[in-house]
Amino acid sequence: MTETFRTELMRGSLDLMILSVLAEGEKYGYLIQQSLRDSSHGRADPKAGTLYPLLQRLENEKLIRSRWESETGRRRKWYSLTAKGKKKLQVQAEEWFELTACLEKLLKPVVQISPKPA
Amino acid sequence: MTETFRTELMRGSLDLMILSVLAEGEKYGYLIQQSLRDSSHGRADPKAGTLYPLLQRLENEKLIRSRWESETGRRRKWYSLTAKGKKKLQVQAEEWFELTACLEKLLKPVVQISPKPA
DNA sequence: TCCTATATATAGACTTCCGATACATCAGGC
DNA sequence: GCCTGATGTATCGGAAGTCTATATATAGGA
Repeated sequence: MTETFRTELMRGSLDLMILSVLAEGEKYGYLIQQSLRDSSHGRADPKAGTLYPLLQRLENEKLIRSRWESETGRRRKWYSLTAKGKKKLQVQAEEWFELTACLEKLLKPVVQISPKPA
Repeated sequence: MTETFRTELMRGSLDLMILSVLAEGEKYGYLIQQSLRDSSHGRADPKAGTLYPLLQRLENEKLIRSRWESETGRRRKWYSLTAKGKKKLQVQAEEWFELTACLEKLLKPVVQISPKPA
């Protein structure tokens, strides 16, 4: 809470990733983990010990809500975005694009030296 | 050291930013701070208490080297990339572009809903 | 003289993320 | 029936990053 918004963004894009994955529809924890891993081709792969506390935090912040799946023996907790979460996602996504653009400008000259043929 | 490379990347792009700023040429701490703030239009603005320990860490990892400016009364410690630092910057920059591309794909549908006229 | 900008540095607190561990269900092999 | 692995959620302890606050010192302007 003491942190500025932009610091969060630098710190980790994980919140943002979770929110954007949930924007696709209601998901439970294990499914979120898989979605993220798949869509990033394994690059983003938060562990269970990271994911579940994070989901609790997001729920405490009223950005997502949850419901337990009954009926089946499987214990599944389904998460979905709240209105506040959707709003947050939009704002944060826009900020992310801005910061990314800045870093891209910094990094372009770096990577362009690399693929140069001898 | 226990962390994977991609975790670092998610955690914060700060290392990457510092290295890329130093790729422009030798700089001292305060100057690095300003360069970064300026080039990101204030979005990335690491504090002194963040920056100096970070620089020490990068130097311990032999990614940058430093020399004290003598002659003047001003105490200035000039930092520059080592060969290892340049290599690291290139590799990490490429990874950054890959991860960014994935996140962009996730976020595109989110932000495109926003500017839509009613 | 006092205040601000410049310049580097450390200490303490807070947050994030991970690895390890625990527990429960279900499917398949033997 | 038993074992193993994938599924599914959760907590704990620790490592690491970043912040705020603080300290010190020089330079320049009001």
